[in-house]
Amino acid sequence: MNILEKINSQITTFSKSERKVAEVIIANPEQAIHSSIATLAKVADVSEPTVNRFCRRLDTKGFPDFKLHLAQGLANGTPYVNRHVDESDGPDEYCAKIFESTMAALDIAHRNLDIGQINRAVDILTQAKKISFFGLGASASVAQDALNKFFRFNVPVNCFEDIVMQRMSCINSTDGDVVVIFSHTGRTKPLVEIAQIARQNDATVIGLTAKDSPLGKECNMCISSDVPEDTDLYMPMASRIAQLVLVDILATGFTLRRGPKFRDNLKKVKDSLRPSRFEKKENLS
Amino acid sequence: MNILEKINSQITTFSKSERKVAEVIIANPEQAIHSSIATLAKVADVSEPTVNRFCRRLDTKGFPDFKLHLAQGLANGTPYVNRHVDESDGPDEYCAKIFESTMAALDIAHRNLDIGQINRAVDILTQAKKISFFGLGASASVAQDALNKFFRFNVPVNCFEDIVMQRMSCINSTDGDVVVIFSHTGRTKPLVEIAQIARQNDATVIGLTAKDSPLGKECNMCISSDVPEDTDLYMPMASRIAQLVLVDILATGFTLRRGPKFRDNLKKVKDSLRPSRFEKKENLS
DNA sequence: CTAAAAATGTAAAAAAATTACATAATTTAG
DNA sequence: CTAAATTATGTAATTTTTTTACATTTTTAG
Repeated sequence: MNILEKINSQITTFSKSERKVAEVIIANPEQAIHSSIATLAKVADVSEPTVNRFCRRLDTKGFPDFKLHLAQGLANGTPYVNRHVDESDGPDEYCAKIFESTMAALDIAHRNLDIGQINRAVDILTQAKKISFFGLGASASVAQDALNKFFRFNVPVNCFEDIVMQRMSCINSTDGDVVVIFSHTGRTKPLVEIAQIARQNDATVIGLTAKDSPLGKECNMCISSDVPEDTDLYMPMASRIAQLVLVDILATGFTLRRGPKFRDNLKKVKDSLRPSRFEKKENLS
Repeated sequence: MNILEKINSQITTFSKSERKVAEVIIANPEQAIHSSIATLAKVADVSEPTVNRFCRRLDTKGFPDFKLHLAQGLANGTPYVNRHVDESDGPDEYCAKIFESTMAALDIAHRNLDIGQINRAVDILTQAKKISFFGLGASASVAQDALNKFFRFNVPVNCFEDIVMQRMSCINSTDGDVVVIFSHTGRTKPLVEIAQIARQNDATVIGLTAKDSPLGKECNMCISSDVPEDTDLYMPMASRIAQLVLVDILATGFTLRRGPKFRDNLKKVKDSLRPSRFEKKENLS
């Protein structure tokens, strides 16, 4: 794990002085790796041994070793720390923060992902007679995206934004049908209800939602991204991105399960778009 | 440039002893970053100042600084490479690959992002009388997602998946209207046409698309993510994720521009959902 | 072959990091 | 609420590491 993330995740376990050190480092890791222990101690307003203890607590051999780890973390593209957008941020800053926190969220989602569940979900999907994707609000576009992928697989699929249509569709479902429901919180009442209806009609319900949520409990199986709630601007952000990546994963799993011949089919679907597009210019140089 | 490459490229200019140092480092850079100058000097069979001079010659401040650079170079050696999903991959592998390549794509998008363009786009959006979001295929769900964010801002917004509706909407547009068009390739003919129509009717057209594409050229301004085309499974994957993050960024920019009072409004929108949700259980432990 | 220049090493100085221990702050048990 | 115990933090000394200054050796040019 990136040492910066490690600092962030353990920051609550630190003592007051250690936290000061952590904050200084997080605020400017670039500077930290070019400072001596004395400088850093002064900036953080603590003693040098405190900085040293801080380093040891993070399972490094000492300050120089810590700097090495930090340097590697920084080099790895991005110090994706969950930094929150601030009122005073300029465009540079909020862009960086949004990219970084999105990547951090994906990293968390990856770590928490139960691969066994993915595999089982792929099983279920490949055997489905019909697949329905439902979501509301921000999750509605995730459902639509899922539709855009799975319709290519030559399986009957559908996707409704309208809760009434969703209900009717679920009432009509039968054994062998699969209903995939997207909801970050898992607490949206109408979706919990359609999960119940679908199950009562023998459909298999897969929830891309929080594990212990009301919706999660109604589903036959549940794939959870465990990405923390987006609180920044009262809008879903990283959570729906994580859901989309899960859609990609399910679609990929589906494709691989079907073998190489199936992939040729996908190519055909894609190639069918060509007439509606302008030709790509080849290098004429 | 990676410092290891630099050593390699300059090795001919080194003196005999310096070359010994270089060889020891190249042979085992991992070990080098965990050695003291004394150890390294002994292994290379040279004196300590020679090692120091070697470091300086490579434009570093000294031995510790050199190790920092080396550490970064090593970390950069295994960045998240765009690893492609392979026929024989098990669930562990394809999950990891998809997460990693998505993150790599976001990293690229971030690096290539023209922040000035973002800022100008935010300008335009905050001053819009009406905002329309259009996309087709996978980009349709991106457009829908954008709608889901921007409708909260109390600006007239719309979003159609239907190309005919898109056309009609553009024909009706006037000065002060903003049309945002999503297309990864920028070569989808109908979208290029609606961009033309919109501009002929004095709307401002923002393209989230490739810079030099036919669509890009028709737009008043163009925000490009420069994420490489997804070739894995003939389906759009990372590219649309990058677009969504750009949507987040524009929405965030919009919000920040409007100031703190505006954020209270957003909170209200979010809170309005509460009655439709099951209560979140508080810790009862 | 000799003188100058360059390269390398030795040893001392400086800087940095670490340790041992003392003091202060906080928590816990009574 | 107080006193003991624990934990956290800092001071100062020690050790390690790096750097500098300078001496010696090696190389090169005439």
